Amino acid sequence: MVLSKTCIYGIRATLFVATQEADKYVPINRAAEALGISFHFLTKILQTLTQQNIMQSYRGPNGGIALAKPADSIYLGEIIRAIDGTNLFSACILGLPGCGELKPCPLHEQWAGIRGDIAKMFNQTTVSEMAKRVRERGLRLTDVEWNFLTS
Amino acid sequence: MVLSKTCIYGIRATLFVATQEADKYVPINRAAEALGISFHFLTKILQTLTQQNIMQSYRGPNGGIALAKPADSIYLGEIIRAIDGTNLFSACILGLPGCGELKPCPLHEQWAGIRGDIAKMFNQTTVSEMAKRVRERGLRLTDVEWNFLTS
DNA sequence: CCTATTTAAGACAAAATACTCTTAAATACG
DNA sequence: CGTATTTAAGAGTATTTTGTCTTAAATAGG
Repeated sequence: MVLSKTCIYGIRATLFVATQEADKYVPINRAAEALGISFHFLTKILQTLTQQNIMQSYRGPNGGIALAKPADSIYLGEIIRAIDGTNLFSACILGLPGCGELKPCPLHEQWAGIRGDIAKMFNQTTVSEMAKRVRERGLRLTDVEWNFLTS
Repeated sequence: MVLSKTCIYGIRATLFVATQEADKYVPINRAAEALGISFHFLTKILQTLTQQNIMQSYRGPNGGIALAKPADSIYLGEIIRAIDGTNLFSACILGLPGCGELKPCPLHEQWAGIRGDIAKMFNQTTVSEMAKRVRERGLRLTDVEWNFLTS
């Protein structure tokens, strides 16, 4: 698995919030329901994102979570780094510590290229762009057939 | 993690065997020592590869494991499929089942490209090529500083 | 001030992955 | 035939990841 489940849920939730009204907090239970993720688990994941200043939360009635900054300034890479760390963007495909130009593994050059493309994809794609695609093309963010967009 | 640890060990062990005399069985304990992997764990991993016809084993004195076919006809992709399955080459980056041209996720197109490159890399690189790089350039297959090549 | 709503925090549980150990089976060789 | 060497198989353990639950804290609104 390229991204952990936790990370995938974090991305899906961030995108969900980005598709909702920007001036309101989204209660976590609404996000959890819409995405088909356990409320408590999602709460924990979002706590991480809140601590990392990607999301912002507010307690009490009308509270919930919201993006901590404009959607076009949040890159998917940030979310991944916040949850899974930087391994995906730096680690050796054969798991060898210290693998790099100086002490390469036998796949280093090929993998470094692809790894760079992966980093590029995530570090150049914003939450805003993704949310736009979801809204405009009706793209899915959930495992289930129906979608919060169509309901 | 892109490849599971089990899979990484399987690849490293296969490459190690490929760097050894081709007409002899390599005892698993020698491979385990050279690679710094637990003997019993490696035995299990190699059992899988033997069952999948990638490796071949022989019991008793002078026994061990060997490649089941010529090194230039074993692709890294086979090893990965035998151990980790086909997910890496087919699954959605956001974990959405059924993601594809028809029912894409918002990252589908970009990821499909990169996923294709990953598949290409693994499905076109042979064990023979890799072993050659290891031998000729003295490249590492282990976590540790010293190498079976240099000892 | 009281109650309902909501996140925060952390303990707990389950499942998956990684790793270990024991016993059995095959084979070579004296 | 007996013993040493080696893989096979599967039970067992440890660690990590995933997921659940309980209690506390904050806030809105009557």
